[in-house]
Amino acid sequence: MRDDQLHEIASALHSSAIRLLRTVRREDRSTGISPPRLSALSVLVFGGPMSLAELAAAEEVRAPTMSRIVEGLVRDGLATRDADAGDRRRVRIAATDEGKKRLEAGRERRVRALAERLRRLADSERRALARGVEVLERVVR
Amino acid sequence: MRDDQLHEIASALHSSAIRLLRTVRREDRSTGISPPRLSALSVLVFGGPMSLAELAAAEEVRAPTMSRIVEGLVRDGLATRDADAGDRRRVRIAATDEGKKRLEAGRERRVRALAERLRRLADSERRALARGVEVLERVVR
DNA sequence: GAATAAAGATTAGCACAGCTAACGATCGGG
DNA sequence: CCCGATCGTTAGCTGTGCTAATCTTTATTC
Repeated sequence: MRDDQLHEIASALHSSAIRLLRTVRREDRSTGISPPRLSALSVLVFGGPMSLAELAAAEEVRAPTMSRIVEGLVRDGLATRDADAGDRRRVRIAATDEGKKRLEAGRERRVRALAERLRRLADSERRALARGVEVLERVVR
Repeated sequence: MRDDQLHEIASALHSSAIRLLRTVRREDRSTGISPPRLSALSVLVFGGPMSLAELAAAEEVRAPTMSRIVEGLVRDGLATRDADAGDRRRVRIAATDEGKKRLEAGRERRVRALAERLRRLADSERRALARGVEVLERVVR
């Protein structure tokens, strides 16, 4: 396969990913949680409890930024922030049950909105998409 | 195809899209343009000149928010803002050549970073991905 | 083991991005 | 000609991003 063909696939994939996330993001309004908080909460729910530095690295923001995002999550009862047992410099941040519930509900709405669009596809198209997604998962891993 | 399979594809696609954009977004730092400005500039470059309301709708933000994003773009020489000839309430916002140049360069870096990852794939995987992307393009259109 | 370095988190203070409410200017229909 | 609607900006709030500085705690070094 030629280089320009690879570039073309990458370009189409890029544009589609932007459109896709723009579409599903509309579902997030009903969670009542801001995008940065929702994203950080997602990392906590799927990655388990972690320190501030780890959470900041996962979200690719600086520590002070994450410190205040966590402050908001804690204030809204979506996460807890406790001193680490072993290293008292560190902080252990974890999603609360309420946080997990709200995140899962929002994510479910996103995925359902997306699945709804996939219903329009013919069976052969669904299979082609499914195989493409399998490949994509390895690409972005 | 069963509903839960559709849901599974949607879920994997959703996660992959998030990871994909998180990856390519790292390339944007070198543009020296903030994410909201870069995104608005992209709409101007690919959609051509438009009014503030149109640009705000495209970006799914309110008019006052877009007003200040445009202010920043104009200040940095990336866009122009002129009175509409026919309707003097309206404003015609357009990307400058400099704006086009900077946006294209950034987008090119994004796509190249993505294409680089696709190089690792076997030819059959590339073809499967290409077909999946074709389907995806229709899904998000 | 005391002094010093390094690491983790927060605070302070800045620019910018998101919102609603309120405003001024312009346009269109009666 | 005026009255309502439309377009954009301004004002003022909260929140998000940054760097620099600070504080506490842990690790290193002699």
